[in-house]
Amino acid sequence: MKNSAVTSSRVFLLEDDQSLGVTLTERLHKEGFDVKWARSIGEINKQELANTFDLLILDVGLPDGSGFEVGKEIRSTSDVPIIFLTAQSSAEDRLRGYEIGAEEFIPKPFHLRELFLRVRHVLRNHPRSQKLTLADVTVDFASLSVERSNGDGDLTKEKLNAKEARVLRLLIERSPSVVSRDELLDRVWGVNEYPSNRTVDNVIVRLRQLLGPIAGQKIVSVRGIGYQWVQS
Amino acid sequence: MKNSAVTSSRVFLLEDDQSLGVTLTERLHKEGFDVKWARSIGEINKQELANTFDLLILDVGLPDGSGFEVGKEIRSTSDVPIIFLTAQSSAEDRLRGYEIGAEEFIPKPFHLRELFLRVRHVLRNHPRSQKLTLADVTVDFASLSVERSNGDGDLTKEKLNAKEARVLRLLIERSPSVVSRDELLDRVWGVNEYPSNRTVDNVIVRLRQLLGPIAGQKIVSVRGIGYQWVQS
DNA sequence: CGTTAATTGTCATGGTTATGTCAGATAATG
DNA sequence: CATTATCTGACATAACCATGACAATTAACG
Repeated sequence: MKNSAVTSSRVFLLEDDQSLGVTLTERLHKEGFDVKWARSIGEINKQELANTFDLLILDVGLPDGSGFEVGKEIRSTSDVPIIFLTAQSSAEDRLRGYEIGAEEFIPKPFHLRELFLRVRHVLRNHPRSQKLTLADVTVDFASLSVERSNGDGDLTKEKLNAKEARVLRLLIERSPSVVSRDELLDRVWGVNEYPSNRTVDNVIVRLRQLLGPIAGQKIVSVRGIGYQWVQS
Repeated sequence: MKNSAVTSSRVFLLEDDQSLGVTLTERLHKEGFDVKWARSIGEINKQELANTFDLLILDVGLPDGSGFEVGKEIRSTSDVPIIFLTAQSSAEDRLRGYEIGAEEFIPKPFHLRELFLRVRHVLRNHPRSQKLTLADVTVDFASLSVERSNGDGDLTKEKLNAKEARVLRLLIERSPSVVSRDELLDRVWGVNEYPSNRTVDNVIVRLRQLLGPIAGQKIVSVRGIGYQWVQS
């Protein structure tokens, strides 16, 4: 299938039906998404939902409550896009969903393909916060560019390539954890690629150059383990 | 109303039901849209639909044919956003609508408020530019023409074909984001079309030629990802 | 504190792969 | 049938990025 993001989007799925949950999780994963699945409201951490996912897919009818309530609560603190799944779909239900601020509303039963089309539609129109500003540099992941005010006040603008962008993003997302070389290789290069061990360093070198002497120091190497993005 | 652009958005409505047609026309007008209403397929001018509206709302069940067919035809030459209205809404119907490239699919009966929420949602995410002027060229998307002052002062006028126009428009709308080849293929060629890899490039080549040496440079390729329209 | 081994930093280089470009084939259009 | 639009395949070009050599740094140990 057609899909090529800079880094995989994180999708959260709240669905009590075991069979549908398994299927969706598997298929979304295959489509290149990073999926987390919960079966009930009790399991979820709303703080996490609001802040660490690019898309929430919420079933409305759950054993321990309504997905609408979850969505409403999330929406009060975050504008992460939400897709509701629902067994009924009266005009009232849909309106309620949209008024909560859902991006999409998909009645069951649906074809998987419909869901995927909508997921991509949503993510395409709702890019994640794509900018990082820090000291004298701004990284824009949407345009893959780095702007930096160069010592004597002039602005330089350079382009990140795809791998550099993915490495940087992964480091920032994982921060403050240390990201191992192996994980970088798996996530950025792919699980079946085994380039030499200097390869990762080279990307790091270039990133440090791009970010400049100040922000560049935020990428620190952790000997024997990997690299880490340190919050100032 | 949020959508207070310099000129109001032009909305086309295809709906055979007299009462619903009157209501929608009135209410959309009240919301600040410039509405044109047709009652049957026979009445419409597809060329006009494709290029001069910001949004099409098409009823699927019509006395003289299917709104799906109209949408499909339009979609082959334009990516104007489409909302389908339909009495039935099986999973198959919705999938069909989305595969045609519809932005939204609203089953009857619906609350007016639902429709308005969706209309605004679509227009917010899908701004349409009718003209582009830049350096020595002017692109008019309504007439699909490109005018350029040729080095020694004479004006050349050439025509864009439909695909060229759609690609250009998509790049500009998404700017400064990079638009992936996959998205271009999905949006311009269709979700079930997989032409060869060089196909997209060819359109880009031609666009660069049409736009000339100055404006042509605004289309930059981002290796491994896609293309990007760079501002200034 | 100094020596050594291991890890990481840096850079030039060339092979590899994606893209640019064009001519001709094919399909759509009228 | 003529004309235009669109796709395909071949080749040229350019960007990328993996590699390996070597320098710099760190950790460990005596």
